Amino acid sequence: MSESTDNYLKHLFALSQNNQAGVSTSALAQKLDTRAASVTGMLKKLHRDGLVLHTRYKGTVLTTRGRRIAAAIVRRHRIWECFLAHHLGFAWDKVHDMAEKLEHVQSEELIDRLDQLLGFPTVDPHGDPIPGKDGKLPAASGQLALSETQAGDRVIIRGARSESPDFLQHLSSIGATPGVALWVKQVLPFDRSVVVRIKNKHHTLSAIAAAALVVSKNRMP
Amino acid sequence: MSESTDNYLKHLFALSQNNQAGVSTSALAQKLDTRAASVTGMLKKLHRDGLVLHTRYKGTVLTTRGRRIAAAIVRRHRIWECFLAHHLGFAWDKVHDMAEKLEHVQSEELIDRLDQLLGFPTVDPHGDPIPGKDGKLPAASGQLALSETQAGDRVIIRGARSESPDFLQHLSSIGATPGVALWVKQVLPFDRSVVVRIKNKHHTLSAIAAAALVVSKNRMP
DNA sequence: AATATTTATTAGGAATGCCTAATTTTCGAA
DNA sequence: TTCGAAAATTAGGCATTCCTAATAAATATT
Repeated sequence: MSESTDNYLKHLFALSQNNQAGVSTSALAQKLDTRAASVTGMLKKLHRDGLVLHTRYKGTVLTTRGRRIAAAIVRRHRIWECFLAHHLGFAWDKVHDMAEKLEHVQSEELIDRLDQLLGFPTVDPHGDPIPGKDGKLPAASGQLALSETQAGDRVIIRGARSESPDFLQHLSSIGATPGVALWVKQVLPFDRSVVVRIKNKHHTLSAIAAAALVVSKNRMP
Repeated sequence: MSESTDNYLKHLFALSQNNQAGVSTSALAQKLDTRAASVTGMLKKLHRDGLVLHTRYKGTVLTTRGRRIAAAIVRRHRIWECFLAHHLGFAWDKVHDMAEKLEHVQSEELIDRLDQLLGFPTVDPHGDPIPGKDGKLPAASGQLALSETQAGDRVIIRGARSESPDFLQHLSSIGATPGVALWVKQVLPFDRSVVVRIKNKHHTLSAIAAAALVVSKNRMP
């Protein structure tokens, strides 16, 4: 397992949180800061090795084994972030890059002891949940519905508590897709509609829509 | 700078401590667990990059720049070993392999903060000295003459305080070469001769010889 | 000194993981 | 539904870093 493989799995894991469907080659290429052609090549290898299921021109999903490994990487990353912030006093915006390197050190016992030293944290310094040893994410504590936010909040869209194509399509049309930042400008008192700003444009979401839009106040790993 | 380069420099640094002359390709290959042919190739690259001086069929020495980088790697390695042992409670024989990975994480600030957290240690859990930020090794505190040891000690041969070919050749003939382990079985009271065991064979060294044989109670990085 | 042995080097090749350019597939819009 | 743009893939290369086999240089032995 190379560091490259680690990074592919890690980003696939993150992108899978939002996309229920397979992850697109270009989305992955963007996250990894490589070219789509390189990604295609690597996905073939990961498929061959049983870490992902990749269908030509369709998309990629992690296998159970791939997801287990990815979760372990994210766990390492976030535990290291905790250590860097809590024990070495680094600012939260500095810890990511260092954890990016440290996460590749493979030693279960090392992470377990760090975990213990830190008092078994469940979220990293950004508030993102730390996967357990079993690979399960603790109930995403950072996530909440848009309807639970207040004017002035700046949140990241995580997903939607609805499968309705109409709803999802509407969200899409206003640019409200997972990963996108959103500012809560106003919550109208009379019907609890929420006025938000997405990429410099304002939109109004009904209370019903706001209740179905899942956001978080944190950024992803 | 790749991890491979790091490892070449680190081992060249360690081998240079004993060998005043250049390091041989085969010695380096053995330490790195690769083939001599691969080492030759890499040495060419390191030479091209100004990190070593390599003379065909003769040997290799680090340049000032190469030595500075190597010292930084050893510093990282040993500071991580301290952390693993003191803060995470790992046994001294477990820390090496983990530090082997952690040493490649390049962040001066990370190491400095760890150094501070540890109280600026000068030796690692094996007693080996930690290079300072300037790349200088503190006076190798772990080293002593064989004549200063006691029956029962288990030490590693580090070198000899003599250039006498006869002496060095004799040491060589009994297998007493740098890096080799040696057990002190007895110190004869009447003439202070030292009876040692090397690789299951017993040998007796005169007090004069024992005073010239430098050993340490630690092992190298 | 001539030969045998050890040590080091060159030659040629494989796996990773990235790139650009060209091609194929998919999908949305006219 | 056909056409053009976007997305994905293949083809062909390049740099690392390792390998084995063959050769060359240095050292040891007789």
